[in-house]
Amino acid sequence: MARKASETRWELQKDRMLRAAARCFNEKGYSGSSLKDVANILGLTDAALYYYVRNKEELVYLCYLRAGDVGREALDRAIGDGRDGLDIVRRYLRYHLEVMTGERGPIAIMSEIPSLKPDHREEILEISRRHSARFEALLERGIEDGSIAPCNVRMTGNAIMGSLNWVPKWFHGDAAVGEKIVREFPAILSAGLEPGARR
Amino acid sequence: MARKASETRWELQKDRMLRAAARCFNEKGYSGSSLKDVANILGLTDAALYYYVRNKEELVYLCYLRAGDVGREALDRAIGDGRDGLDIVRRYLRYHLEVMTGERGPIAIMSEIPSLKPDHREEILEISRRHSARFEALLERGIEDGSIAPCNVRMTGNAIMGSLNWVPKWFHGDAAVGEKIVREFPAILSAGLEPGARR
DNA sequence: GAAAAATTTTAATCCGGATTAAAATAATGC
DNA sequence: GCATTATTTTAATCCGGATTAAAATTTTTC
Repeated sequence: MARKASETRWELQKDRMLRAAARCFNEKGYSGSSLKDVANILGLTDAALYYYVRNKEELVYLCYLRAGDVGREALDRAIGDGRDGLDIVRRYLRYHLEVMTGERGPIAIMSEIPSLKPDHREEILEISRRHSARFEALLERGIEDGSIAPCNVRMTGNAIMGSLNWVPKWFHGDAAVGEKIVREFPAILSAGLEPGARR
Repeated sequence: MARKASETRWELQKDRMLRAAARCFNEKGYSGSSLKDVANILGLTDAALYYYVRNKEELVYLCYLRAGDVGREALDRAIGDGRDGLDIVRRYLRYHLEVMTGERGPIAIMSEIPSLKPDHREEILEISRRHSARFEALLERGIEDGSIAPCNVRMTGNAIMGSLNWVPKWFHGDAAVGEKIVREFPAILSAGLEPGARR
């Protein structure tokens, strides 16, 4: 109930919990993951989780909030570092994938947004929409600066983000595979954007 | 319990049920969809579903079986129609997307495989693996016949299939959007495969 | 090293949705 | 129209996992 002193420890444990939950949800789905499953990973009892979170719904909500942060940070960083639209897209993909497959991962797939409470749902949806919009704007920027061939940014954005979102479904922590993903995916997903190729 | 005469009617209703279930599962997730939700779409009572299916798990299983069929049929047809590897890939994407966004849809996303009973799970996983393998073989064929640039077929396959698998997450039946997807996606997803473009 | 706060566990309870059985209604064959 | 079969509903029951409260343990503070 109370907390002030070891804020640090609490935050640390909470973060561990969110990663464990993300892993469960990604691998076994929302309904397939009991709080006991999540707690087991942490060597805790299911009831202990209630010290960190009000209920299961909030656990999902926080996982998604965290996923949103990670995506936004990757995009921010890419925009800061990149030169033109295409370069930023590639950096964004790399940065995001690095986190997804790295130590801070796994990151939850936002698959169960409809199960959230109305206000949480609306908040996550808004975050999700904003991220998509930013990515599409990036594609447009690339088209303007000539680094990306003209295309339907809505559809192209959906295509690329879909591929990215699906990664946690088949990547389950094998570091070697993770490296391969980080190395290959940005190029694969952006290859079709270049002004060179076209149907 | 018994059935023999109106096999047709029964099959018809069952098929409607599977589409309704797929829609629910895609939109609200497995846990978010009660049997009542599925039944409501059909104008039935939840208990009525048990006339067609043993339990909720079997409902999911059948949805996934159906999804597997659709994918396999699209691939078969594409292999029959196409000239070279790249052409077959594009046809496969188009055929598959046509079904996903068309009358026979929606097709269930295989998101809840872990919730299936062990034997059902194994069967669906096997179907899923086989499909991926066939798709990767297709990419290899394209590389050999020169229609596709050399690439890591495992990663490329995962990228393309991920994008495809994600479609039902954001496509919710709007016919106009459906047409756009069918028209745009095959080109978008295969643009990076051509020998022309490269990093 | 004792008191206070933080964290976890134990041991219930609670609840909603899955499931079932029996009854009711609709369809079909003759 | 009547008997049979197919389909759906009504009205329980059932059950597992979420949730809660109180107790136990661990950590921190001084």
